Amino acid sequence: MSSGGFKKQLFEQFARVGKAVSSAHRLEILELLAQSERTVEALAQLTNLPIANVSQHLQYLRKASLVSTRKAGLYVHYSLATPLVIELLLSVQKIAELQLSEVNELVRAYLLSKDELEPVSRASLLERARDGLVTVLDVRPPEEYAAGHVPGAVNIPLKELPKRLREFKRDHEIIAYCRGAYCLLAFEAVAQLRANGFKARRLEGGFPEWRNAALPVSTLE
Amino acid sequence: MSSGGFKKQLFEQFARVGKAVSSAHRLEILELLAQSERTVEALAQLTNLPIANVSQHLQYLRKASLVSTRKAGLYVHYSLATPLVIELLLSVQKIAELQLSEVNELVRAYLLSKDELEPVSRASLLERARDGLVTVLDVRPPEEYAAGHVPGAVNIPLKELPKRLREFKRDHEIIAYCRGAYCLLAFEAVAQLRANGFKARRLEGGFPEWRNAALPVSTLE
DNA sequence: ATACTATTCAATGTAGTTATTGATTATAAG
DNA sequence: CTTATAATCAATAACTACATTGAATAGTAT
Repeated sequence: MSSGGFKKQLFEQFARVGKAVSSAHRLEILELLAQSERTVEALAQLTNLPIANVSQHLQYLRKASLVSTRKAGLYVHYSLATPLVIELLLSVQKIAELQLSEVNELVRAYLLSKDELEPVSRASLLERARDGLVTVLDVRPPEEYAAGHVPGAVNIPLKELPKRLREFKRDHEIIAYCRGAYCLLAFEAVAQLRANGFKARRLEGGFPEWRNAALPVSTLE
Repeated sequence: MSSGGFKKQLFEQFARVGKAVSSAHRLEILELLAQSERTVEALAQLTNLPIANVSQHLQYLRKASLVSTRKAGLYVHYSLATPLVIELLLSVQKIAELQLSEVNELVRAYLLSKDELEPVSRASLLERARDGLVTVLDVRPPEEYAAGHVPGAVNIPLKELPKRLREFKRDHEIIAYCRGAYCLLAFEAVAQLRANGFKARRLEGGFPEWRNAALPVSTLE
């Protein structure tokens, strides 16, 4: 087979992308970047990692072309190079979710540790939204919301949540969702809302799962 | 944030899946398993790797739950644990393809080294298939063919190609496709067909790209 | 039992990756 | 020009993964 060397080089290039998602810290960084553009310093704070270390990981990701940079003044803003990276992350998470029993145990343990955090099923959300009894909250970045969201959902990215608590009705239960079953944004949002005295729960799964279930989807424009 | 430890463990699980696709050899093994179930020995031969080494990689993949085993007599047959793995591989390849200029250079260099191997565009395939002038060849495993294929395509997995050459009409050009732009099955098929005196070329991209372009798809049952 | 074969296991040296530290570069402001 | 700050680079030590080798296990056939 004459394609031997070609094949080898090709797989080595693929492996470069694979290596990018082979470290827990890099995955956490990618997850944060999937939420919004961020500076090195911000990422270091959010991950509790030394700045130099984060910078090093970002170089690694940039070499594999998963992230790109924009320099503004002193700050270097990193963001995902392409939405395909979100696809890749979801793919990794779906396999982990489906296959690794440990993940399910982890999630169960986490959920049980916080009472009343069992997710709301898609069917019951639909039913209760029809009656106007709940507020549906989409905590993803605006671009993703614009590309498709649960009809009637309000979009408040996690970052802005603390400032915008007054927008919620006290008598409504708030049901939050984000990018997938293991996208931690919704977990956080629910925790914050509950800390502020609201009734809040997560939706079962996230938007990709909602779309997959062939349920109605709204877009902007 | 109380979810610190939970988060860390979760990302470590995800990284396990990431690590599985972070080595060129493992990616090659996964690619072969995506074609069909195979024994350790067969994989060692196809990859030109020592058996013990392949076995070790397979253990690694099994721990990350990307592959599963079936023991029959002396042989252990490995296969993909879930079709999600194919999604993951395609995701990795799409990012590599889109982002890493080296991949494009590699492919171009490879293609130019074999004359007339420029791929056939989807549009021109549709046109020529309508006139009945070409044979469309799907070289993927039967399960994937059954789940969806280009209308009118015949399914001959690469393995069986040598035995079934007489099924092709000599006066037709044969257009082969497989799982994606970098799925090497179609490259191989075209090379084999040309070596046997047929006119053969690859389709641009593979089946996922075809489906994505909203072109007609047939299924079995 | 014995021989045989496919696979896995265990041990080793090598290579690559990770986190850490401190020095360096690049930009902005006084 | 000096100072302060964000980010990167360079060097190191600890760790982890990799390929290789030879031994061990498990199943089959005689």
